[in-house]
Amino acid sequence: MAQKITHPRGTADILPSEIPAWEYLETTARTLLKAYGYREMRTPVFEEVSLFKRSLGETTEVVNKQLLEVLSQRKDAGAADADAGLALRPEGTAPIVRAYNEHDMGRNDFLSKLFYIGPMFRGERPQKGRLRMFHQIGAEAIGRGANHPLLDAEMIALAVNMIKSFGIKDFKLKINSLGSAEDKENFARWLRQELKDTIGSLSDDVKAQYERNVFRLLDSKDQACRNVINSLQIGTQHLSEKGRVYFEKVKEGLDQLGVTYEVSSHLVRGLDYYTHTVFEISYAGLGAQDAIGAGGRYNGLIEQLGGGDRRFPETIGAIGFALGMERMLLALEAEGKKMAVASSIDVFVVAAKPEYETSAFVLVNELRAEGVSVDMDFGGGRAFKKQFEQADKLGAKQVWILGDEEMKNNTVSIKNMKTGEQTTEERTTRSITALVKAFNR
RNA sequence: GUGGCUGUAGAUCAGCGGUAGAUCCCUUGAUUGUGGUUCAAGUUGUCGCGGGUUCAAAUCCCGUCAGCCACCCCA
Repeated sequence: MAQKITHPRGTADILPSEIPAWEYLETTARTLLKAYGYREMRTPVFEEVSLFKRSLGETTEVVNKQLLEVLSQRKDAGAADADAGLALRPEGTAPIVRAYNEHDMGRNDFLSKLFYIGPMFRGERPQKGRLRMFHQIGAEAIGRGANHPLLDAEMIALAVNMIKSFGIKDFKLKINSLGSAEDKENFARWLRQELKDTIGSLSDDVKAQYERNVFRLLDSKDQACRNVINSLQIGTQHLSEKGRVYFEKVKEGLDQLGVTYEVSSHLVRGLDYYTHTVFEISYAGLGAQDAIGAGGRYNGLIEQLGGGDRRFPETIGAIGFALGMERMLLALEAEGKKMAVASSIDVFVVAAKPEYETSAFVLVNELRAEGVSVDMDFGGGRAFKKQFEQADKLGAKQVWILGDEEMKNNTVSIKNMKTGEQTTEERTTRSITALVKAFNR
């Protein structure tokens, strides 16, 4: 036998038995998103590398090390630009903003409420809840009408309600505000200044973070670093008056909606584009990868990617979040929710003799025309018993039998697989329609 | 990218120097027009891959690939 080829590292086959759980997540999410006024959008799974560099930040690990590049020969074609080339999307926000700008969606819509469901790709080392190809459900609200703090509250509530509607209970919501782009810059400068003297005594990892992205130090797992950070007594002092008022309004909105949250001044997000409100929903018990959803405001990104209203570029606001679908499933599993419902068919048609197969074949298709899910054995005249086993394996609710008597009298025997009852009915178009009607009741 | 642990039938795992095992699944039969239960019999396999040590390796050693866990990163 030839060598078996296996799936690429960090990917997973989603087998038929697992599909019901995925469908459940998707349909539940779609229903809820619709209730909040969101419309689905689908963008390519790969984009220009420069899109991610400009949006996520040149120094973030996601862009630096985890981008999976495709069609890199574009570079060899003589492009001088080092960013030329395509990469599989590592997240969904940048492509949505790119498309929003490209189609000038802000021209027609005061507020664009968009959502996506699909695969994302990051070249990370696989671990529990961390794959190289994973799936996210994300929502983005973009436009001149996306600047209201109550929209932040609504977005957070949507994320929370979605997780609840999946049936996940034991999660925790943390929120924080990074302030405007300017506040954020001042805060970073202040942080670097404060840590300047102590950073030398800390670990190499911490030093690297200090250089790359100081904010990461706020939620560092390094104990020595935590001690230093805690001693700084970080609150909301880095926010401007405007930023503080905005954050208060967001919290008020959440209070009004009855959403419970914890304000954590140490909460930061890894991607550069976030400003103002940021939030994270975690589920204890998933191990190190416990964030099941996260998001925040990214007001500057639209303009940064060349979009926005030229007259009032700063008036375009944006906020969004993404939920990790595999992590949702892990959380559901941790809560003991089993969703591996074996899919079953309604009817299985059994032909007692090979010469009745064609009649069975016709009957199967007549039933399908009536909207019944039905199948038959294509084993080429396998034993009667085998066909019944097949029917049982497929979870058929009824078995329709074509045997000598039935063929002679143009009838069909119908066995209810649950009760074992069996009746013989006429086999005409009219009676079949009636039988299907009775079945559906 | 770094470190630790683990790779044995389709699945879950035992065996840990002497030539491959359990349970479930699967196949056949008891029942030649009746499944799910029961009983009987049977097949599970380059012991992840490559190399080394040894009379002898699934077992010990090295490398490699993959999985898991943590760091890192993040959904």
